Amino acid sequence: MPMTLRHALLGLLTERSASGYDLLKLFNTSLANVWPATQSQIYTELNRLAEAGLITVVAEGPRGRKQYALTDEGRAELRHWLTETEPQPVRRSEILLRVFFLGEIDRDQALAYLDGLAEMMGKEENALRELDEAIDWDDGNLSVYGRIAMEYGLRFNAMRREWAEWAADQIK
Amino acid sequence: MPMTLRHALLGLLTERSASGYDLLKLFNTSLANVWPATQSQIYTELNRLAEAGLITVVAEGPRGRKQYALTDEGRAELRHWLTETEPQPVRRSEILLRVFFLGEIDRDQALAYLDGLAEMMGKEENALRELDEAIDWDDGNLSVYGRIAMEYGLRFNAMRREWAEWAADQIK
DNA sequence: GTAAACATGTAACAGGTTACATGATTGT
DNA sequence: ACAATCATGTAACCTGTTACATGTTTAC
Repeated sequence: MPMTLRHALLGLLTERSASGYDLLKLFNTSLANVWPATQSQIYTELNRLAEAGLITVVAEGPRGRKQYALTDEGRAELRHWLTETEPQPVRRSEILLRVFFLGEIDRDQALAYLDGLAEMMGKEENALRELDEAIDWDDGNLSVYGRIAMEYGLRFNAMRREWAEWAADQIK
Repeated sequence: MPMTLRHALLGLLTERSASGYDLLKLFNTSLANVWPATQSQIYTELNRLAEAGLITVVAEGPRGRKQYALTDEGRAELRHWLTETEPQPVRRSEILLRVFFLGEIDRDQALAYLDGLAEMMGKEENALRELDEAIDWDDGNLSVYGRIAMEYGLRFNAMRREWAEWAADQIK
């Protein structure tokens, strides 16, 4: 958990050098469902990363554009993170927290909550499925792991939808 | 997401009045897997909640103990949160973020990562199953929703373990 | 010319973690 | 007497969000 944004930036820079602006777009597209980041955060962290010598400016373009690339130290740090440290599992779920307190409201309101969840998760499931079909999964290494992450999303949303449906059924 | 700790405290106080110390224990036991909170956070928030009139001190005991109870405003706020606002789904997953970057390390190291995940999730699954069997699910309303939350945990961990096993298989 | 997109930076605030600080009461 | 547990409070720090601030370049 600590320093994760930092490693996400390093990870994105392994493929190609990029500016803060480019990285912002990558966060908003490919990483939006795994590690969102704001513009503010990205620019601040890039400066810190450059100061720490994990990335460097390899070109400057129009409008003050700074193109960053990984340094050897940066790549080493990314590998260290991937191989020597443990990922922190997510512990907080507002969705689940609410379930604990559903006894406080009427049964039909609780039911509406669970139905709402099922619907929300069904929608996410469909959106991901569409995205999956729109992506060309024929690249190399990159897309092997991309597909594995996608599969997680598909299974996760299916599981949650089925659970919410089951839960709604339980209280009927 | 904003103000969630606040509502978790209100939710716990619906069942019975309690001190900060009592609530800390509840967080560390029943809510540990849904909404962890630290001692520091709990005491600070309780003071804010009391100041806002959502809870009140109903008794003072030894060692400066303050027993808090929900006020009508507090109960109304909890209901409002449950029925009128939308839960924020979790978006960040360090576990999944790492998957995106596994192309940067050797295949056997990537495999070790995925095997590690499968093991971690299998352990959590077993721990939850044991907890499930140790709990007496014969109370009222309370345990209907407790069981629903437990079922989520069981399905979630099973899904993640199966996915990690499948993923490891994919790259072999 | 002007709107959209490109491009970066910073300040204020909210939420969470760790650590420090202090002391009373209970059980052995 | 001593340790464990009960009980609360606060300061420093880190991460993340929202909003403000500023300007350039490109396309129409």
